[in-house]
Amino acid sequence: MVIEPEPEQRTFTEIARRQQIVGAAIDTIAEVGYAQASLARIAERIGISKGVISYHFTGKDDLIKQVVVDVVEAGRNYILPRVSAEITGPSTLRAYIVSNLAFMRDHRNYMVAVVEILRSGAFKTDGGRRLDGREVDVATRLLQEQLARFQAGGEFRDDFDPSALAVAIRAAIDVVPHRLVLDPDFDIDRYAGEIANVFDRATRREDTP
Amino acid sequence: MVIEPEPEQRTFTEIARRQQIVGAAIDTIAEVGYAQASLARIAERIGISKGVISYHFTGKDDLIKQVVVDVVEAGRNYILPRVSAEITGPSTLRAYIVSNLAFMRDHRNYMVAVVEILRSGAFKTDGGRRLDGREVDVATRLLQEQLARFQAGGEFRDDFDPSALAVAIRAAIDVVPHRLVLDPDFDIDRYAGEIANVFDRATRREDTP
DNA sequence: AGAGTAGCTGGCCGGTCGGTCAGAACATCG
DNA sequence: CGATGTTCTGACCGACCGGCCAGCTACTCT
Repeated sequence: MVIEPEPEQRTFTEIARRQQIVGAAIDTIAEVGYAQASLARIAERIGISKGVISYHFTGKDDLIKQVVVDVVEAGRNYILPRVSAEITGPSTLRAYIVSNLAFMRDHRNYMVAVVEILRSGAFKTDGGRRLDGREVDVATRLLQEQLARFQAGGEFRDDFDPSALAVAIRAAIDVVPHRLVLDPDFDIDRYAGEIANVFDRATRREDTP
Repeated sequence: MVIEPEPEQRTFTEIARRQQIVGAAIDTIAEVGYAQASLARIAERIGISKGVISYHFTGKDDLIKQVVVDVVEAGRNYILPRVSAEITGPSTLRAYIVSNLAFMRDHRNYMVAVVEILRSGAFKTDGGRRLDGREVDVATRLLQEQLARFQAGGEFRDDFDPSALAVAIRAAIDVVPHRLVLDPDFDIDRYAGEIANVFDRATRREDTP
């Protein structure tokens, strides 16, 4: 386990540059896809030499990891309080779906970039091995556990499989960046409402209409 | 529009070679991902020089197109009769979901490869331009039309958006190849049943339990 | 002024890619 | 045995990749 350098050791300039580069990486990946997002292209976008990226990051892996970390943190900061504010199972589930998609609506490039990265299999751990299995899919696992908890508490019907439902809900959410690429006029808010209804009907007990 | 050469002009050897190469491409893409599936690697799998691929196909684009065409045709041949055999809206929807996933279960590499290709944006038309918009998503559009038809016919509830539901259903289906990569023990049949229930509950009229 | 440091440039390296090509290998027929 | 057409090999090409580094610039400190 390598210890990260103290944040205090980072120059003001360096912090700004790193953020600028991460932003350029996000926009470039979102625009041309991960496969075509070379260091040269990312550097070109902000008018710097690609050597600068090597100077501020240990390599492309390091840059990509920072992109994912930044986006995931921003997403969690947005979604978590909105979900936690709800109390009942159905309202929590709806808040989860709606806030996930609202974040995507307001940060399209963020999500497109991260989805591009994750599906390209380019995201690696510190050790260099590729993330796989349950590691990548923390979001699906957490959702599954939440569903199971509410189900055990009697707030949801008891004849669905939380695992399968979690996969389907995440799939319905994660497909949106791709859908945005296919159809720039895709109405996220409308979709969010419809999907929330779908999974609400699928989980709601018959005696709680 | 370029006319394909007559099939009769293809040697017996050539037909066999082309199929062998397409098969090797499918397995290679499914195994190492599209980005790492170079012509050299595909050729190596069947112990030939990569020049052979250039000899039988005009280029990598041509080979990839053939892969997609072959798999889509196989999938349609499997799914279409099973869906057409059903009569009511709910049973048709269930047959659609179950047969889609059954085909994936029996042809994992086929589906993994095609999903890899489509999401990598490498699939091109004859004209060379990338497929986008509604072109790629024929499957989603057809499903949407089918849903709308049954909805108009009163077999489904009338307060859901066929467009949004079609996107969600296709997402729940198309995520499976990726899920298989994450978890080799993923139970497709169980998932198929659960998802069919989810979307059945989301579309079924209250007065038809 | 001189020394030191952070930040950056631009060219170079080894490697992989898709694609090309001269010619070998092979089967078939006169 | 040639002659001919098909199939294949292996070397090679130019392009692009991530990474590397000598050296330039600009700023700070003594």
